[in-house]
Amino acid sequence: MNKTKKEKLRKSGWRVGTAADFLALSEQEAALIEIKLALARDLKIRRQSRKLTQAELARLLRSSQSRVAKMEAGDPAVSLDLLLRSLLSLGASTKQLARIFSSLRTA
Amino acid sequence: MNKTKKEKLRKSGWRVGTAADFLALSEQEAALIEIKLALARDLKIRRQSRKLTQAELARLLRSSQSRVAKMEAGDPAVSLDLLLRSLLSLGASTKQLARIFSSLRTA
DNA sequence: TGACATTATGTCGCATATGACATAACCTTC
DNA sequence: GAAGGTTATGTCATATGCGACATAATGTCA
Repeated sequence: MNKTKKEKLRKSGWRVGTAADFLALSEQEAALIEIKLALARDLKIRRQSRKLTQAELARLLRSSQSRVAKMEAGDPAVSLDLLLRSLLSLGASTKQLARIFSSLRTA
Repeated sequence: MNKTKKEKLRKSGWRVGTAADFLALSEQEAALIEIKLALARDLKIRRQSRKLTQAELARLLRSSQSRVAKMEAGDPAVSLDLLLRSLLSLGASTKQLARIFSSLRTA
């Protein structure tokens, strides 16, 4: 394939690259899971240090005990949005959130 | 209400606290929006410095141009999950994400 | 051990985010 | 100001996340 044609396709959003991008996708997926798990751990620690039960925290978040359990378990069916919202509700500052991210060992 | 009764209710997840918790909720909501906007800004910068069009990035993310536009615009109907996944796909490291968080001036 | 509190797991019906598509709006460059 | 490329906005059908509830599993303490 000649260069101008390639460029044409590229601009219109077609994947002309190599297979490396696919690998990057799964790599990125792994990183995201790492992030979620780290946030989940932090959530649990924060709740416990406040001596709250999952049911109490749930009430605070206007959520349910089961969802809190799933959050802390790092359940894949829990969004980052909910995790962050919960952490913020527990008083986590953006600086503290930053530390969680920077403490991650990512590939 | 006596103390033991209060404790009983509290443990089972009822809100016995003051109105401060409600305020905390909206405060936390504002913080979350700040975070999203910061990530959105970073996404746009990253895409541009790679000289990608929205359509190209969309292809990379297996998404669509319109969604990329919405992400960069900080559209509320875009999840943190998608934003972070996109940033990671653009090569953002967890350290770099951490810097975004720590650079936020939150109340 | 038994009674009770807490947490984990599974499943609903409903709400919201998603990619896709159409098309409008905005830039450049001629 | 026309043409072509890029970005913004609106709308769908479908996928995924949500709170709620039931209940199982685990923990705690008399």
